[in-house]
Amino acid sequence: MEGTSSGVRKGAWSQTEDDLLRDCVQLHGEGKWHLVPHRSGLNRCRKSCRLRWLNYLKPDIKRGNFSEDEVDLMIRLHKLLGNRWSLIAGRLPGRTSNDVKNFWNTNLRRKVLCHNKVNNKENVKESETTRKTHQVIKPVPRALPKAWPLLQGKFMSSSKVGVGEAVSSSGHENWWETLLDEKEENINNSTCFPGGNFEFWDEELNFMASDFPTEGETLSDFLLN
DNA sequence: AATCATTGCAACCGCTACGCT
DNA sequence: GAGCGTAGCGGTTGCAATGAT
Repeated sequence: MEGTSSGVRKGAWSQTEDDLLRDCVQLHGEGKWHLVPHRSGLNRCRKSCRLRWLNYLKPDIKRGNFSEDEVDLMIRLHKLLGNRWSLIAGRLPGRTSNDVKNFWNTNLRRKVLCHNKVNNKENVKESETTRKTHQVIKPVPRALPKAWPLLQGKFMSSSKVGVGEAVSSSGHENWWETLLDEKEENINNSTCFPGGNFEFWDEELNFMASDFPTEGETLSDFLLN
């Protein structure tokens, strides 16, 4: 995996490289990634440096299994935001977008696909009888306006503001509390994956399959649901 | 014990968004 | 408004670890 074609080192990071990058960021702060390779003396591209810091070296990164409430929140946020991994990760303290993406792709996507297949089979008979009277509306990720506060990190957790607590006065205060209310019983049981309660996922995924907004509903309708 | 298949995760690549001139 | 450079994101790949045969 390693390579130095074009003079830039690739592949897995060594302990020495990690130390150099950590020292550099601690000295100069995050940002100005194009200067980091020069400042640190690393023979890496700026992208590689940034990614290594964000996904691995950053001090507040939480490693290990996702707890049940983290998975719960992830599923709901994914339903709401689609594959906006950075936004989802921003609401899971200590988790990186790469972590969230990997977890979704390895653990949840397969289950979602599986459930969709099962649901499709179960729905075949029903659809044959209801096709004439029901319009089929496919679940699609919401395309949200960039100006929407949720996409601008205004609901981010911080030391002064509680997790998910709204900073703006847009009327979506404490949006995430209601996001979790529906399955509160699952939150109280916060065993860790893997080896945890997988029935919880099944419930969540069934919930997902049935809870996409229908045509004509607004986003606020969906949130209130 | 050896081989093959699967899984999980770190890292890379290509693209878009954004800010500056 | 156009052009350029940088930052950031999501999709994809590569590979080590693990499990199955």
